Amino acid sequence: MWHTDGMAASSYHHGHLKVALIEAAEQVVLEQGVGALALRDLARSIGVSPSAVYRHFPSREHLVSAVAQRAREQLAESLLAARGTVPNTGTKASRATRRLSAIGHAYVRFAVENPRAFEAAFTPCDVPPVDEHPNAWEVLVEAVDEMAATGVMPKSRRDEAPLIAWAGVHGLSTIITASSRPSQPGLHQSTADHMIDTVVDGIIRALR
Amino acid sequence: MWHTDGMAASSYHHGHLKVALIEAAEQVVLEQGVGALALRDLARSIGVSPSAVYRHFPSREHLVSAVAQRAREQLAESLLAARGTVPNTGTKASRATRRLSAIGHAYVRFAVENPRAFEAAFTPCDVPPVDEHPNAWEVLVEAVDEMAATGVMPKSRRDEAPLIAWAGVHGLSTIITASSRPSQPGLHQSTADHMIDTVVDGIIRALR
DNA sequence: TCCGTGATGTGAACGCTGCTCACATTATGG
DNA sequence: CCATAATGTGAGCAGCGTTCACATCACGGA
Repeated sequence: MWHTDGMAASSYHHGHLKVALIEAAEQVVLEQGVGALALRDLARSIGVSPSAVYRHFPSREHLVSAVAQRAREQLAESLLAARGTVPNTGTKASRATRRLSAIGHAYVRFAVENPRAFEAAFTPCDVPPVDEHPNAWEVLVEAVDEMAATGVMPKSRRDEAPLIAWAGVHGLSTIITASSRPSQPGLHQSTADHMIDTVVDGIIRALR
Repeated sequence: MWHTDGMAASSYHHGHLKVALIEAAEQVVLEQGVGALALRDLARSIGVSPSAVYRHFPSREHLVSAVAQRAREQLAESLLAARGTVPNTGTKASRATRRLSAIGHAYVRFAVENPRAFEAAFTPCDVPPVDEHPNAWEVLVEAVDEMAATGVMPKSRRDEAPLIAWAGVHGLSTIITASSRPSQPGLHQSTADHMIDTVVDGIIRALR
């Protein structure tokens, strides 16, 4: 590394351009959406030439991919945080169920509160994603596994349950995010309540 | 109208350019996705100058919007067709439930079989959508209303049920469409089965 | 201490895009 | 039959992503 931490950048070499690019890109995406991300604008705002970007990202899509991964990780962090708030009371089975429910609510809440980030997180991207931590899918699977382990959910549904749960919250989030009318967050909240209750309830009961 | 139906177009005036544009655009979108739709390519393929497009669509987005609306209508038609295949046997309540289930399956099937169309149908668009017939949302609401009318579902859930059902099938479709790995359609089928059963089952039972 | 090397940033350029405008053409209604 | 409005043309603008030859500069070894 040329610049030790906190070192001021020279006028020619920026020094922390890659980080600066991701941060600036993140801001643009959060404010105006992925489609509005333009490399030239970005370079201009940072005060660097357009081609400098290509020293750190082989294409625009790679930069988008980096921002998207960051968004996915933030989503996963939200889920983990929500899981952590579930009080350690009642039976293990009850707690497992409450945890899954909390994760579901956090998923929808993240989408409602950060629609641009949510959009970015699931924007189709040709660039193969690198490993991300934490990973929302894994958080969900863990929660379902916990339910199966406590016996509150039939183990036979262990494989399909995460996908069903994911489909529910992801679908609702997508719909809410897409219909851009800024309706009451309370409405979303109660809809999410019913939806998650319905799905969790459905998952718990073994189908006849 | 200048050209009576079937009239050959003169060399200067195309005659049916608007229709030709939509059809060509639809083909491009279905084969390569909305992002690949370029007005200049489109005009070139039809054999007309780029600016001619603007005599029929004020912007690229309006053309996209037209294609998207067509895709949504095709989705709705699929749902109606599936609803129509449900045999008229058993109780009214049973038929209503089977109809909702059939609609749900058709929704996922449409997305799996026409991923590009599905993507286009729900592509975010600034252009305000004009009335479309048939309308998928209305088809779904009707099916839920029918269930409520037969008493198989508590009327208290009439408002939220369509959104819950929509969220489920839409979420699953989105997930399947996004993860572009061409896994077995049979896998999707069985997942959709379980998911729809779970959600319909959950909707039927009034939450305590 | 100096110097070579490779990492990083520059500026000009290419081909593409959506879009606009003055102009050409032509079908239609009075 | 002609004025008018609808439709298509061609050139051009600004912006985009991307590339390439070249400039600059930090760092490690001699």
